[in-house]
Amino acid sequence: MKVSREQAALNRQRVVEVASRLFREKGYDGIGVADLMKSAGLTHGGFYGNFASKEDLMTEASKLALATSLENWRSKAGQGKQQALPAIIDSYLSTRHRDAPGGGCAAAAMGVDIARTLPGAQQEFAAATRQQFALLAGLMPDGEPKLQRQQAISTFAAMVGAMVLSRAVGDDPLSDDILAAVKAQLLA
Amino acid sequence: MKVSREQAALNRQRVVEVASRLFREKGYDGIGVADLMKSAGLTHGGFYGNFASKEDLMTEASKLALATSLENWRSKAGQGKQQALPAIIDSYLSTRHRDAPGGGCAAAAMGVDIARTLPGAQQEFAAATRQQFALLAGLMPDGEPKLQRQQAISTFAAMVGAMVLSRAVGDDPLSDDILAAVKAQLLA
DNA sequence: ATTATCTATAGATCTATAGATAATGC
DNA sequence: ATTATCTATAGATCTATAGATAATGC
Repeated sequence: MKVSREQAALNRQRVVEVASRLFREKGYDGIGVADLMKSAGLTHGGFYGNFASKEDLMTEASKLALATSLENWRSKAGQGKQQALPAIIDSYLSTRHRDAPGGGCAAAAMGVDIARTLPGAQQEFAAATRQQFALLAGLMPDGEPKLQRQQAISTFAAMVGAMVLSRAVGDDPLSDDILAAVKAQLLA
Repeated sequence: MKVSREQAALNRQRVVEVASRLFREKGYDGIGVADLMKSAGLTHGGFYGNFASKEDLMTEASKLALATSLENWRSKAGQGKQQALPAIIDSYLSTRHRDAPGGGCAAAAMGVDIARTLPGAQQEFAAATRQQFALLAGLMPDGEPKLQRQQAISTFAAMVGAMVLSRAVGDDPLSDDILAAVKAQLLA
């Protein structure tokens, strides 16, 4: 019932990955430590050897989700500055993204939970969001850096808001309308 | 320990009002039925005489929050078409609103909870959101109705996203930056 | 007599901890 | 010998219900 040091590190990583998905899908209070550990193939007693608390895991899980998003954007930005912005917007405002919150944007899926006083996660969130703004600003049409940053912030805000709204209306046809309208506006 | 029919109706209404505030502040899973009733000045056993379930209360609470927002916008719109849009945007993207989620926008505070399969609340949310889009569209600079609607949706999405982001970064100075940037962009 | 509200509790679930177990790594 | 994981449980909290109580409204 024990496992190698290496395997233990992999197990820990798997718990963070599973938490990153399930917190996004069900919310911080929507999934318990026991079920999280079970989803990672472990028993829940082993949790507290790896994490100080559930909040501690939330911080690591949101950090992972944020880093993954940023990595995804960086790879799109690397393919050519011209098509990068449309590529990011298209994939973000897709029905595929809307219907798979567990693997999607951390801001849209965990932002509200993080806002409800999880101080560690808030710091990670601020740092990651700064980097996303900087990356987006670099993809904006040439102009004053200050204006580029303003456009980057507004663009990301519109994306996050569109995702929250399109998910909250459920299966109403308005859901697709929201994604299409914001996509059209941002690409205009 | 009993109360008049009239007083009972007021008590019920107060539970919905308190729930509307506390669900926005703490999230659907962040506050229990017993604490909700206590905040309304009642004991928790009385809850199930008035509501079929906690989910049922969530539907009523979000409906109230959405209707209150819409009423607020309508009163601003009635004061003159010219200043209405700036007035709505200014008050929405204020630090006052950011720091008081319990009385603020339902989409920003409860949207993610509603998205996590509360079907009754999703329908209410879709209906209210349609009305908000229609109201905003009417305040857009003249042009094709289709374009006005697109602008209305994008504007509201940017507002909701800005609020979610500015709350999630905690007390980081970035929080004010986000509000200011989106405000400047939308009023440009 | 009806009913709005109360007390009390059932049964489930949650975070966190204690102590046992057994395989790794010195 | 160390330690990663397991079983078991403490103690708190959650939704929901049952039955008592007492004031309203016929």
